[in-house]
Order: sequence, then structure tokens, then C-alpha cells
Amino acid sequence: MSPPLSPVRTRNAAATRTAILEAARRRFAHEGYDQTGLRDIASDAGVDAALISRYFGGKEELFEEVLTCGPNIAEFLDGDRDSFGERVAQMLAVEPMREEKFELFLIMLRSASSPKAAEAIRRHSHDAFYQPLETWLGGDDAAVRARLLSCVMMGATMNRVIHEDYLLDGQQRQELCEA
Amino acid sequence: MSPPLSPVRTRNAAATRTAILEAARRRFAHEGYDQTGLRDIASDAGVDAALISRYFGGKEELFEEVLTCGPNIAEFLDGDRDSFGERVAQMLAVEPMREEKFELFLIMLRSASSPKAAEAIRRHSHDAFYQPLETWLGGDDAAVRARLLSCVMMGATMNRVIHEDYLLDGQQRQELCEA
DNA sequence: GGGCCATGTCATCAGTTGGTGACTTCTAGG
DNA sequence: CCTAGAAGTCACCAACTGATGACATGGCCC
Repeated sequence: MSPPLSPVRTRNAAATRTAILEAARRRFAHEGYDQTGLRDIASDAGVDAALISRYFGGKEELFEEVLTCGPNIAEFLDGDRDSFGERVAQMLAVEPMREEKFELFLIMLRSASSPKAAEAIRRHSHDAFYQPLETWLGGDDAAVRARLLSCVMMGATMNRVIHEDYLLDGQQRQELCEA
Repeated sequence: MSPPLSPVRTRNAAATRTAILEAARRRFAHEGYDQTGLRDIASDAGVDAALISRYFGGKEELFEEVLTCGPNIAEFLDGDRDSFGERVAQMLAVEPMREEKFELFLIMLRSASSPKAAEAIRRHSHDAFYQPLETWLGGDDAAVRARLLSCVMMGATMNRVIHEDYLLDGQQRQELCEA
């Protein structure tokens, strides 16, 4: 232990906070809100569970912070415009769901049945999901098309969630996603 | 949630069983598997909670019975073939979700994040959902089309779940459902 | 009517959850 | 060095969950 060295990650409030946040995001995405315990998150983050309540106030506030501070749906969209349909189809039907890109999706799907989480989702889904999608799509009836696209994406993801990452038929997906 | 429904409160095992089953179906559909407590179901059914474990063995078995004994997706489909697209669109986008027809849907969506319920759903979704859908559709690639349709239906319903029964644009829905 | 088993009631268990406050330990600043 | 306060640890709580076994009671057959 050499004192002159820069402060290591021990006893670093900011680092601890982000560690908790990341562990929470992963857990919420993979297990859902009520299946995830504060102790699980703390264990993943290598932190005492009491710190979560101390730093974030409680489970609800932590969930809310995960929703607002994370990457929004724009990650799903970035890339050039022409290949958009194929790209989305690829992501929905072929790529494994483990990717971080799916996390916001999965959080919404897996936590929507928990009242407290659902309320937070309702409060933030527009800013983190529909609004970016809508502005990305652009055009006349962007709002409607955004909602339709979100239906397809959610349905496809939900299907994979239910069937444990069952891979859909990519070709057919592609066809449908062009709408 | 709802008043006890059996007209007679005599000691009738069969009636008690079905009362529990119906209360459980409603609860599971509206709250999801882990948000629903045995005591909630018992209270709805006007029955002591201990009877549930006695009659069904436990919460898991009760859930499984709800999945298998209820009306399957065929209810959603019945009617003539030509108006199928419009009918589905109507149900997905316009009709209120309170209808019993949605219950199987909602149970699947709201309980998929609970491991025990998810396993039961995986075990029974084919017989209660995809198989009827597939045979109803018929034709060459019925399996693929059934899965696509299920994606759209789930996505649309999920959207409404997240947004508290937000009504989609029926016209656009219709257009999409013809695939 | 009497006995008996099905039916229903009650108290209670063990486990888990989110949350809290008192305590310890480390680090920064003088 | 030494202290003040931040950062982390620990023991514990109250609430709730699913579940169980002992007990009470009603209805049916003899």
C-alpha cells in the first residue's frame, strides 16, 4: 500500500454509486423489478446493501435513476437511415438479447407488471423511448409510426423473453419491419 | 376486488374450487403472478386462504391450472375468416382490455418475469396459444405467420399495458394486421 | 339420531423483503 | 499527529409471503 499513489477505487462514493447503478440496470433488465432484491444488486456491485438506500433513498428511486440515467433507445437506432429496417430486424430476430442495447427494452417489459416500477416507466418512457424514436423516424405521422414500431419491437422481444431467447425467422421479421 | 359470486355459500367443494380458479384468473391477469397473493385470491373468492393450498397444492399449481383450464386463444379468433384482420385490429386497438378475451394474453405478459410462472407459461403457451393460432391461420407457413401475429398482438397489448390501456390508432393497426 | 369424513377456520411458522440507525474505519485538512 | 466527517459495516426491525397442522363444523349415509 503506497500512500503517494492515486486514490484507488476503495472508499470512492462516485465509483460506488455507478457500480450500484450498473449492477441495478443489469439486474432489472434480466430479472425485472420485483424479482430483483436490494441484496442481489449490492452483491453484484460488491457493496453493502445498506448503501443503496443511503445513496438512492430506496428501491423505487434507484429504479427511476436507472431509467433516466441510462442510454436511451437512440442506441438501438444509430447508424445510417437506409438500412434501418434490416438493422432493426437483425437486432430483433438474430442478435442475442444479451446486448446492452436491449436493456431498456427488457427493463420495460420485465418490470411493467410491478405497480411502482410501472409508474416510473410511464413517467419516463416518453422521454427515453417514444420521443427519440419519433424524432429519429421523422416524417408526417411520425408519432403513429413510432408507436407501431414500438409495438412490433416490444412484441418481438416479448416473444423472445417468453421463449427464452428463441430466435425468430429473420427474413420474415425484416419484411414486417419495413412498414 | 370483486364481490363473491357464488349464489349459495353451502359447503360445496366444486363451487369453491371454481370460485378460487376464477378469482385467481382475474388476479393473475390484472396484477401478474408475483403481485398476486394467495390471500388476495382467497378474499376475492370469499374463501379462506388455506383452502387454496389444500385444493391446488400451492400457488404454482394453481397458476398452472389457470393456464390450462381457461379458454384458450381460440376465443380471440372465433368468427368468420374474411373479417379476421379487422376483428383482431378492433380487439387490439379499440375494445377495452377488461374483456375476458384478453385474460390469457395479460396473464402471459404480466407473469412472464416471474421465473416459476414463466416456466409454466413456456410449458403451456404452445397448446393454449400458438397451436390454436397456427391451425386457425392454416396455409403454407402457418407457423411463421402465427408467430408474427403473436408478436404484433403481444406488442400492442404490452403497449396498452404500459400506458394503462392507451388506445392505439385503430386504422393503422388494421393495416398492419393484414400481414 | 349417531358416527364420520369432507369442508372450512384459525393460529402460526419460516423465509424473504425493503429499510433504518448505531457503530466502525478510513481519509482529508489543519 | 489528530480530529471531523465521509464512507462503509453490522445487527436488527416490521411487514409480508406461501404454507402447514391442529381444530371446529356441517352434511350425508347407515
